[in-house]
Amino acid sequence: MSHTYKPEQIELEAQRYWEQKRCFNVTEDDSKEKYYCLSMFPYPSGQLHMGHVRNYSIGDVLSRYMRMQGKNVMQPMGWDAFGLPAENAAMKHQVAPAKWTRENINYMREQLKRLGFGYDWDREVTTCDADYYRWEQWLFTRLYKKGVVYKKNAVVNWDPVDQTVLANEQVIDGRGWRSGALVERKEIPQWFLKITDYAEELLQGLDQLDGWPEQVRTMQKNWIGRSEGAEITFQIAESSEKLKVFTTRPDTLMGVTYVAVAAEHPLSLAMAENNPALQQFIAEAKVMSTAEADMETMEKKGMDIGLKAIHPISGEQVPVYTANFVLMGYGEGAVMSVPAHDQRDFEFAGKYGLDIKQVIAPADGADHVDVDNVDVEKVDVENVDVEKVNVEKVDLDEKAFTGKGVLVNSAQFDGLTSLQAQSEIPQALEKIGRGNKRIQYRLRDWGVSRQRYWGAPIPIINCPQCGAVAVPETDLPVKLPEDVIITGEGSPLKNMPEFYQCQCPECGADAERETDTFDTFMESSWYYARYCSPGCDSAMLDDRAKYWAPVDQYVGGIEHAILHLLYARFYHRLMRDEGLISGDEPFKNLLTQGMVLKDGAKMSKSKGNTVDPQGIIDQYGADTARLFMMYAAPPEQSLEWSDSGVEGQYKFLKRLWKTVTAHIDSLRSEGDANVVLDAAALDKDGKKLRHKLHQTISSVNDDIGRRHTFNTAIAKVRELLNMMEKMSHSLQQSEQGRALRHNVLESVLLMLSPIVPHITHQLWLDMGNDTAIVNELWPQVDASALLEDTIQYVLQVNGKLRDKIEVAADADKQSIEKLALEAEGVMRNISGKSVRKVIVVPNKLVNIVAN
RNA sequence: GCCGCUGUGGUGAAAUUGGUAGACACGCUGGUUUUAGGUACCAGUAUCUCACGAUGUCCCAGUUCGAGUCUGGGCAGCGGCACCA
Repeated sequence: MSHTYKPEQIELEAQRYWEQKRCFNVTEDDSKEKYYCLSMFPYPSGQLHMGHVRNYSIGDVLSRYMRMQGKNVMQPMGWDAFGLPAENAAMKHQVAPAKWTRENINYMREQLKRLGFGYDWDREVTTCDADYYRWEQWLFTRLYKKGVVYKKNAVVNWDPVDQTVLANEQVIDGRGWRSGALVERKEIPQWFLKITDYAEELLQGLDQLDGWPEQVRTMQKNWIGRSEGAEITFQIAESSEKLKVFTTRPDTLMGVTYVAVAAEHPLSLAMAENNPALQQFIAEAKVMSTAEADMETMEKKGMDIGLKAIHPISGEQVPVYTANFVLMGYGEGAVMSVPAHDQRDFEFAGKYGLDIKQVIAPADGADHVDVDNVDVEKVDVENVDVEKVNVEKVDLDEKAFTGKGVLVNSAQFDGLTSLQAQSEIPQALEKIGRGNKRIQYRLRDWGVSRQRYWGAPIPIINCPQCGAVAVPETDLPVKLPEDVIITGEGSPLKNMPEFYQCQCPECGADAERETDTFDTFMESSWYYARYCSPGCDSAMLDDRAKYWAPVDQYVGGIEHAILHLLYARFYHRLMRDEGLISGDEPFKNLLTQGMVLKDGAKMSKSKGNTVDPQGIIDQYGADTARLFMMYAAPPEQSLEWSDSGVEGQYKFLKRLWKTVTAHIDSLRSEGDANVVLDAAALDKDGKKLRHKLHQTISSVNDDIGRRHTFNTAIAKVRELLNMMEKMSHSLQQSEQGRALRHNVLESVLLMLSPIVPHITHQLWLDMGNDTAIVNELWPQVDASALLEDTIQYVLQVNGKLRDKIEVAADADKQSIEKLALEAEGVMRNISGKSVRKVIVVPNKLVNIVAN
């Protein structure tokens, strides 16, 4: 036993112990409650960053804590190994993505081990291994046969100079990051998964996810975006063509003054043939990123294409515009426009001098209608007095009136409320075959094709005769060739006939393999399930997955709140429908961890504000790094990095070491190895300390297990140690005092062991235990130690703190009131006033209202 | 632009169910030990005020005996927006 804290030595020793004893390698065991704790696996970028350390510290603390609750805990780790950065590194360093990625994995695995995370490494998953992605390919071919997968044209960012498809991230201010060329929108055929078929189920499922943060559920709900509306068909006056639109506001149909189509809409393209100005407009609309944020903030532009659309009810002819904000890929690629009641349409109409026709009047029935403050939700559209609707009160000079109300200027629909009109207008349309009610989701099908090399090959063969044919199960996996050179100009697979040349599995004719690869979200959508079936080479999953599913606790960054988590929920259902896994949801509880910041900004290489965890580990050890991460902020909040904060945690561990070793020395010199703590024999201080101990155990248990506020858990342990420190002299005097100190220190080590497992491992042994702390259970609370004789009451006069009193725990309300009114601070503040009311909050405070 | 979150001392934060604002730390100031620096230990530390006391949780209104916490409206920062992972 050393008298100075030497983290490196004890940490490596503890880690060796866990590995040799296989402490974290688990199997299915029906005699214990299972607990599957999962942290989002990292992209192997080269080194761990602080965000990883934080994420995995949280997961590890929860895992170790649950072990101490006697559960069968499984905590796996793996690598989200496909992705764009490997291709960038390949270009920069002239190294194949596979080699670069695998070297990174080997380095980062050692870093994780050095941090002491309790993973079952036998379950490690690496998504770029064919053993993994073959099952993803297999599922895709099954889904293709089932019709869940289909191919359609979709828009990508096209770099005309590098002749390559760019990710949104690679488009900077509308230009390609390498070439600087203006990026164009280009339509190419791509594969899609019909997530929209599951939209309703994914929406409904959110209600059951009460272990998820409310904000994440709200975000997903908004993302799925269920809306009820109508599909409406407009006839083109000049031809037999029809134009279909979807609207959430069919009640405003009579206010349509134009319709707008996407630049790439067939009508727009057809009219452009003899219209150079329109050609020019379409060409300009093409130069633009595909990111939604860019489209929403760009200048809204349009142009009359020279056609008229016939209003399905009024028969009126309205102009057809093409507009850069209408997207071919969304809905029908066309929208009906009601400038009076839609803000975007209003602005567009103002810009191009289009008619604005009011058809909705505010329906609050009041004499004065303050348009700015009409709250759609609060207007009682059912019981409106139509006589009182005042059309003139709506000021449409400044902005649109987007609220609901009563229909005006709407011919036979006049006087209907918006709500009534939303069913009656679609009904009227249905009778004449011009439309119907429809439920629309904002959610779009999941495009999974990527025109990139470093991803799982899409298992499809394109045959000139048979079309797209799934690769037969016996031919899987379609292995990605790993020995390649990346140039940045398209995928190398396109230049590898040995990869793409093949025969059609159906007719045997010469055919070509898909050279596109899967979106990396495909791999991250089911890795949690594969961890349950390590080594299974005959199927995607086996029955072990049914034992472990669902994940009991998922921990990861808030930035994944929508995409990754929604895709995984979808994928889980796909696997469920194949009979591969049980349950509807993959993640029972979700903890979304905040970011690690430095100087108020997210740590990133481009900002140059990163702190390498390795340096912290080398200087202070893993326990200090973990302790700082858990102490600096609650897990869901962002965490501000602080060098001096780290130093402070190191200081605490040094102090803990010193306190325990001093105690052990005393144990030896006093010869009280076998003294048993007798709670009844303690003096006043001793009883107070023991009370604090059990209060702390109970409270820390709640903080870690239920609230996940590790920062307050640590603070409470420190409070306990501070109190013990203050009593150190009196504790040292008696045998029972030293026994109590022994008891407190053992409990402290147990409570801290999930957070700082190495130092507690060593000190636990040094204190004379012959078991490892990793196998110990959480300390028991003695309820009798929590009882108190008196309770402190806070006394307020008119809500202001004036005094405090100690009251017997069993005092009744009347005697508490009496004591309160007699208290000096209260008397001083109520003199000359009469007491109007006395409020007694049990076990807390008394508020005296006086004036 | 749309969706979601956050806002408390010099700093990170705490206040769990509407009930003592600032626990626990970092930093700073002073002291003890030390030749010195560092370490360790002790004391102080929201603001104003000599003090009594008053004020104080981004801003403005409201509900309440009582609001950091609830409601309405604003401002600022952050995350996501479908090809970064």
